[in-house]
Amino acid sequence: MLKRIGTLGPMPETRWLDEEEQQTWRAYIWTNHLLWEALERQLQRDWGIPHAYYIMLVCLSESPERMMSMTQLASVTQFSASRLSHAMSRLEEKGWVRRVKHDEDRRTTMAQLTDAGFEALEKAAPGHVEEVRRLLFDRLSRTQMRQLHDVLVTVLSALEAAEQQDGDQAATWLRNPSSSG
Amino acid sequence: MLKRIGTLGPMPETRWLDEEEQQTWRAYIWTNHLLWEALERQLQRDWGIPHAYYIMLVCLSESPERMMSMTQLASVTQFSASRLSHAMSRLEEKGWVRRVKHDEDRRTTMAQLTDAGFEALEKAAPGHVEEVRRLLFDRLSRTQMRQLHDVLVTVLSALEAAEQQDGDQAATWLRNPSSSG
DNA sequence: CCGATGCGCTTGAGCATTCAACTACGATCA
DNA sequence: TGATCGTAGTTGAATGCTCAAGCGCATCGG
Repeated sequence: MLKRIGTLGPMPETRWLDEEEQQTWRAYIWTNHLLWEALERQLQRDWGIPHAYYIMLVCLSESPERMMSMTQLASVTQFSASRLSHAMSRLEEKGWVRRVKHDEDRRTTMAQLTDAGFEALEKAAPGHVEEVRRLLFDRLSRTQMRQLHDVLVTVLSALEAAEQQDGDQAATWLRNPSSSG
Repeated sequence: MLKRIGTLGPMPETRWLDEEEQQTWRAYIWTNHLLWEALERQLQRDWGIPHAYYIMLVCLSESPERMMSMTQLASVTQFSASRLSHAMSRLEEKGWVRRVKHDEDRRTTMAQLTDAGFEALEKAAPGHVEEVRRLLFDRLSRTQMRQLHDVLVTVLSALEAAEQQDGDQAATWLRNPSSSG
């Protein structure tokens, strides 16, 4: 009967994955691995950047004046501040991006896509999209694609909620340090 | 009318992603990013290893005598020989794995899970599985999970075929060097 | 039996990322 | 005004990965 309360116990029995879940999980890992490697390789080979950098360029290109603060960019890409800073330095060396100090709040740095960066992105996009299409969408029927979309959105909203909650917990812990005083 | 022949032309028009595809793709990137980060962080925090190393340990644990040649392991994990070699060195330092020279073919090295490695894996597995369940399977109905599984298998088989084909092309190019002689 | 070719694996350099400081600026409140 | 705290971003060390080169063993053709 104790098993009934499951995760409430101090050392609950592990809820192992059943056969179907196991297969799904391994298919997920494997698919993701192959798909991601292929995309990374293509971008690295043709344009000398990892996919993460491509995302940064896309985000900037879609922003007014092709410009965002580092913090905003970190937020939309979900990268750490440090990762972003290092990445910006690399992209700056390539001349695809520049840092501009904000006038009013002199702490914030604006990341801006240069003209050269925009052109590079325009040239890189077709090959990348073609690869995504070839490896993923060309293989799926519309129905399958919509199923995938719905599943992803379901998982995603849960993940975002979980992250939000983690954030709240951290904030709560900061606001209410009852354990230390 | 020329647009009709699409990819047959030398510089075909880019087949951009339509709205639904775009949304699906971004949901995919985003979901994957959050899910993967969470898993990596959990394994790194609790056990000091990346997910890739966990996979290696699992593969070894499921193999007879908890042992495979480096090449076999590289094949089932789909890691490069180099990546595997570096990873083995790290896991060796932790005492979770050992290298054993093969007697008959002295080129091949056998990778073996040590008892300590097996114990570590046994301890790490519940937390990892719990995380996978919490972040993914707990959010999905059986129907959704099966849809996801089917979509993944579809994409996966295509990816494997593509890779096979790339391999064949390379092999063909090697076997039939008509361009150089 | 020996030279050429191929296989299995390792190595080292270079890049991306993380984590933990750290700097510099801004806001708040006494 | 100035101490304190929070915010924005950078830096450097450590780790993991890729790519290219290399080393030793096996195999095959003469």
